[in-house]
Amino acid sequence: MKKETTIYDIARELNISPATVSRAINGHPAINSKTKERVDKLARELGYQSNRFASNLRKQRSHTLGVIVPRLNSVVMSSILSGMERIANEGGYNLIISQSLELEKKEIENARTMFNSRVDALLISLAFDTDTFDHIVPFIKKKIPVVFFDRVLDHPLCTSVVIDNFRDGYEATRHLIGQGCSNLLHVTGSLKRNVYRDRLRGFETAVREFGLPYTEDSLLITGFDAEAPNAVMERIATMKTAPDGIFFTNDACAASTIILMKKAGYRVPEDIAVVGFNDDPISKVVEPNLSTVHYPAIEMGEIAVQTIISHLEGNLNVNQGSAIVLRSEMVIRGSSLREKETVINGKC
Amino acid sequence: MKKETTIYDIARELNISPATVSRAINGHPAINSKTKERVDKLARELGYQSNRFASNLRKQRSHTLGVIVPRLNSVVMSSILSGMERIANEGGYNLIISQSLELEKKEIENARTMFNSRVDALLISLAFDTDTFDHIVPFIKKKIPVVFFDRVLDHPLCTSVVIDNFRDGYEATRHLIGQGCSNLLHVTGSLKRNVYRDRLRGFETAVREFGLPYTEDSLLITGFDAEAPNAVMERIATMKTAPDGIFFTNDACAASTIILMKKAGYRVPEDIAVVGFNDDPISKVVEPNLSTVHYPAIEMGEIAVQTIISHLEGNLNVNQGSAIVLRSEMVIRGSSLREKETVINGKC
DNA sequence: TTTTAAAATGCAATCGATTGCATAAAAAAT
DNA sequence: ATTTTTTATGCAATCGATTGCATTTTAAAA
Repeated sequence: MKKETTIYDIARELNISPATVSRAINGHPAINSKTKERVDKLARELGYQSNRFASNLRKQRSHTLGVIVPRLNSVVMSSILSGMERIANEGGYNLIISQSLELEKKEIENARTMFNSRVDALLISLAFDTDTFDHIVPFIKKKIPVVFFDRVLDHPLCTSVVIDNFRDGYEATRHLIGQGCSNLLHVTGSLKRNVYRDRLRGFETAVREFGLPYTEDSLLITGFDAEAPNAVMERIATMKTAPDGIFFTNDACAASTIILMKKAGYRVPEDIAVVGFNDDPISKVVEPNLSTVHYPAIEMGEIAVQTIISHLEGNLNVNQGSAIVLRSEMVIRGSSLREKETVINGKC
Repeated sequence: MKKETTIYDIARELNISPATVSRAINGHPAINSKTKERVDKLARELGYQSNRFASNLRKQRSHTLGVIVPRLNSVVMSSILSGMERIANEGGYNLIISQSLELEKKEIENARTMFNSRVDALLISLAFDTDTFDHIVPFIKKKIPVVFFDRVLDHPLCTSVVIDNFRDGYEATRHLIGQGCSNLLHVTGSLKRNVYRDRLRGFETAVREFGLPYTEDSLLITGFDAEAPNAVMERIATMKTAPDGIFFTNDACAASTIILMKKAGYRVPEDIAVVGFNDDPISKVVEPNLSTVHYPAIEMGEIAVQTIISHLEGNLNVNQGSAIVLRSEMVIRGSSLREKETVINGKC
């Protein structure tokens, strides 16, 4: 195998110093344009490729961003990653991606790996069961910027990119109420995570605001696995009064449950109206089509990386500790739309 | 910012040479176990982290795998990536992931980036419109192992991980014929790619075998974008005789089209039976549920990385140029199952 | 006790690119 | 023609870990 070409090879050939070659290649202003041309030309001819390890070692930067997500294969996450990749790629950054599989333990491990890999920044969306913040501390201490997205943590030194989960939870619930629902069920994920906690707050606020009952029956926490829809059916069956409206924070789960409900003889939305979350493609296929909240996933990925990069490049535009709240929006479809729209308090 | 701890710090503190520290940390056999313990202990105390750049620079290895996929946010791809990440992570490798967005141009760029990043190996699934092989050549020349997965290319020096697309295409088609379909339509992607080419061959073979018509109407090539289902509907409308069975190579597209067909008054499967591909979760939600071919995506990712790693670590178990064919399987659901099963040639 | 073999450790070069500081060359000013 | 500026380049150290070879220490054999 032939050796790699290095700046030394170019220097020797051109009878100049490696320092000059390095500067020429990096567009250092103090280099004569003629010299630069000669260097560039020869570099091209020899197929020179800068050795990133040497460069990184010297510059103490990796031009690599670390990303930790709960899982790679979810509609929202893979879309976020897609957005991230596009922007990172454009900006000349590499992405190292790893998944926690919803386990704090693995998240911690991954964070350590990222740290050792000397990523220039960390982008992270927390696992269901993450309690501690310890694995993030080393980054903060070393002044490696950390951006939380989707499932965030409030920290004075970290930027976060989110949607307004409270508002969306509130709107979704109010929409159900507006459709005449008065006995609501909310199916969601681990309340350790802001996304679910805030949506629940929104749900609760709306329910309270309209004087509807809010009991322990009104809330079902699940892991959104294959078993979840069965759990929902069981809850429906065991409730004193079956719910007439369900707000899921996950479309896939909502869709599967709709299938089961229909099988069990419930009409959707007449008996039970349903609203989901994310605007997963599945929502346009299930019948009736699923009302949901459109999640700006690709955009979220793009913004998160954009923010990080401009931070790294020194063009601080967003100061630390602030949150970027993206616009999310309810999409109303058949699963929650009843014939006659009920008007409540003149609000809907 | 406090400086990083290096092996020199440890060496100084312990009054031994950096070489010994390095060997101790890497478990070199010639190191006294007492010394090793002392080094490990101090390393832990000082929070020592090996500098990968220095290590990579010296060892000329990156412990990083490059992955190029058409898109990150597709059910199959994100699942493959999920499997890859898990195994890579276990094996101490990082994953750099980038997407071609189905464009050869971007694929070439990404390959170059991977090359410059000195990935230890390349895993790639080709874009729709990739014609050349030139961007892979540098890897081959430099003896960097390349593994193709899903959308592969036949090359004597590259391993590939695939399913038996021909067989699956054949089986899916034969199943439709077995259900009494005699005027079939095949909706698929770019024939530049083996996955679609082979499934088409399977389709064609079955159609020919049973003496069914095969005209230019029988084939529709699409990009599987949001427009695709409309294109299918148009084809159905313009065909001399509307098809009584459609074989899609993509579940999402099949599901969306089913919705449209039902709206247009076709009964599925009575008027038009449908089979998809991938076993996307959507297939269990659309009504009727979609018959499809289960795609072992996670497994494919796992195997691909496993193969690469054992290659890198020298435990060649699969020789170059060979193909690993994973088991895929038809899943029959309502969209293709007609009341009375027709028996053909005693085969079904 | 001496010799030989085995086990541990150290020396010093190496992997390539970068950069502060010094110096040389060219251009401008006196 | 000489001095001052400006512009280009070079020198040499640096970033940390690794490793072939030499050397020292320790243990085993004679």
